[in-house]
Amino acid sequence: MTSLAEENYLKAIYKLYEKNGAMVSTSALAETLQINAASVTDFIKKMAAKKLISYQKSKGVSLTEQGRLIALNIIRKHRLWEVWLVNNLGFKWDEVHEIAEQLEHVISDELIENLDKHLGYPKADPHGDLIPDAKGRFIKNSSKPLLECTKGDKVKFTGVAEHSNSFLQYLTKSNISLGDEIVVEVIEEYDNSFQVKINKKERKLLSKEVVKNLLVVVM
Amino acid sequence: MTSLAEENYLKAIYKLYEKNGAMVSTSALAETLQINAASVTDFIKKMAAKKLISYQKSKGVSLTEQGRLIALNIIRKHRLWEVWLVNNLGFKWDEVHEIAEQLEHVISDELIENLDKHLGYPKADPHGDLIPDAKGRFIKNSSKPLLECTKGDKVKFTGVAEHSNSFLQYLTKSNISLGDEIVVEVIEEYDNSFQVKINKKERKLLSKEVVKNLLVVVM
DNA sequence: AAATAAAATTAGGTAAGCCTAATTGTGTAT
DNA sequence: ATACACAATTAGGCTTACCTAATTTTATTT
Repeated sequence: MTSLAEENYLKAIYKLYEKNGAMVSTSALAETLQINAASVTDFIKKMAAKKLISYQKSKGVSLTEQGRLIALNIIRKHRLWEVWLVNNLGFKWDEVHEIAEQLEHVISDELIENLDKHLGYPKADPHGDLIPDAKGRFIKNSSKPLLECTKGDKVKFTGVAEHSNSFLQYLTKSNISLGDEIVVEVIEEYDNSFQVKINKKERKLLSKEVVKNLLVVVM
Repeated sequence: MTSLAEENYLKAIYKLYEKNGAMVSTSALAETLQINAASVTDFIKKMAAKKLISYQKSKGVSLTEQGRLIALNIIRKHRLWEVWLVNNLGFKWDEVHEIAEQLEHVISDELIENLDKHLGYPKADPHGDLIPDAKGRFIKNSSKPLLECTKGDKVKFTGVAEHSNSFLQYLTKSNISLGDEIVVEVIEEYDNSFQVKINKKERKLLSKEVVKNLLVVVM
């Protein structure tokens, strides 16, 4: 059995590894988990003994296959619960993270399979993050930051690369939602801001910071 | 904040107090929580210091008003989750207890209010147990054990007085469900078994053990 | 290569929530 | 009133998951 703490460490290691593509450092883990670095060193030694991670002293950690599967399972649960919270309980996409952080630790495979079925086997959560299947497999899509598009591109908004409440609320306020069609009309060379047309109607100016964090697929 | 352990103690004390109508003994608590009596003594002292319970050494404990409200809130959450698991996720009434035991500890008032709304403000869980409102108030009904009925009574099956899986599964197997109409046709004096007619169709013989645990309201 | 800064580890400690073994209290039968 | 049985408590200990302070390792600058 994996404890609550172990699950949180595994999830954090998975995410940091995805983000940086390298061994995860003690300090990075300490920072994300808001736990003292000395405590982290302590804990990862125990996790390594349990073969959940591989640990090279002073060099960092990475997930074993077993640890990776557990991490993906937690992520799967988190994202399914987020779908439920938004689609069925009426929460906004910036309100669900904390609640899903609790729900993700509920243990019952049958519950999760029934939930998945109940939700119609969603492929992504309310922020466009892909939901792995029960065996930890993703059905990858070809999304990329809007920043990488060029003038004239017609794309679909499929996810966010930044999950802060302030960014999510900015998008809500700006009336930009998952699934929207975006056409790139002008790219301002000077500051990399984009002038776009949303759903063939509204014309909007988006800063570099914003287009960097909007994930889209070319239509 | 109340810890997981405290919530479980409060719930157990509430239920034992309801059942026996008296101060709850250390040994009764130890038995229901499957925790050593010495640990219970230890823990209830700390809970008393926090004013969650009142504790008289060697005499037992009872809930303070604060403790009672927390206990009722946990029970409310447990029962709402059970309704959801049965009505929306397709679980059977004998499959939901363990999962609800985990879900009941998720903290978010907004979640529970949204869930309650989503479920249509149910008054009872899948076993007929009443669901207290957010302020810990019950809307009592007038149910009693079928055993207390007399020949000719026409009643509605509204709940169970015993929650064991074996009893629930016996009822399922016997095709007896919450909401069924039951007419008492014959009471066998010798062994207190009841001959009943269910939903104006099926005739059934129910042992004393069973009629003791079927809760009904007279129609 | 030496000095310094930053990161990681070690050592020792704490609180929560449990345990066993020993002791004390309480209630019932003689 | 005394003895016995059982319930409750006390005392001392353990594990998990954290902490701070001190030390060591690694990386960076001069």
